[in-house]
Amino acid sequence: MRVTTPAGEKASPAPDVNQASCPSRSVLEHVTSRWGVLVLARLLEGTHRFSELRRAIGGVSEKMLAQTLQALERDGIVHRQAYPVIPPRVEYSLTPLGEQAAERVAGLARWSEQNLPRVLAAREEHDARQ
Amino acid sequence: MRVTTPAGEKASPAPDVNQASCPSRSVLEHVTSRWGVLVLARLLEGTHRFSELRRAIGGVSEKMLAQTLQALERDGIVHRQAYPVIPPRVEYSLTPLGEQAAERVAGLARWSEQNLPRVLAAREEHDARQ
DNA sequence: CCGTATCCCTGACGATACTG
DNA sequence: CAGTATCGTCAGGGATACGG
Repeated sequence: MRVTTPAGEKASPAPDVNQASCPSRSVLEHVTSRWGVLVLARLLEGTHRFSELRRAIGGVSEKMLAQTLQALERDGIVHRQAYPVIPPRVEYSLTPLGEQAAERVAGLARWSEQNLPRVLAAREEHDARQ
Repeated sequence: MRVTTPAGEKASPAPDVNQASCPSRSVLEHVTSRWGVLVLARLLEGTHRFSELRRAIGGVSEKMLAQTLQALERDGIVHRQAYPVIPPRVEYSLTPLGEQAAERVAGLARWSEQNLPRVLAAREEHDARQ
């Protein structure tokens, strides 16, 4: 899980809360990542299996879905329940912490959709003035 | 502003609201982008000049700050006020639409910070089990 | 079915230099 | 001061193949 590892960050005197080294950034990045948003939205509706998520989201590669789920699981946001059966069955759901995150993220996503017309209008007006 | 332009997206039969082609994604991406979050947080406190933002955020290149501000301006989220003086003076502030976005994004950022200890603990526990 | 491993390419980003 | 232009890098992410 790379995600960040500044390594060679210039030591700045001030305690940089909003700088690149801010660790809460990583959480935000996982939750607002391209597929993270969609996964959380889906899991807000209830438990889902891997391939259910894959189909429901659509357009996500196995690799990215697995990577996204692992990051969210590691962060304690998604719970992974594996059943030792053949064929394998794994179910994903939100932890209590994850529900909080998912609600906020979904709220932001809803806001984006609701205000999309305004944004689109703003873009057109902006582009019209070159 | 590239951001997205699938171009060669496979035409899927279902109306894909959460798919890659979902246009509200672009708005979300602009406001939750690495520098977008920090810019909005800063502008929530009030109007700022370009170099004020640059210093306040820290670690952002001129190129990325300009790019971020342009995307947000085009989306009608940030207002750009240029004064025809020498030396140039440009002030950035939030539009009413931008305030809504900034509040939600800042709320999510605050959540991330407040729950960072929980996330970090979850990570350690997860890593301990390999 | 549920992933992991590998390859590879695009484009996001930083650094630098330059303009009005 | 407030950007634009150009270049080089390298990590994100898709495609594919394979494993338990």
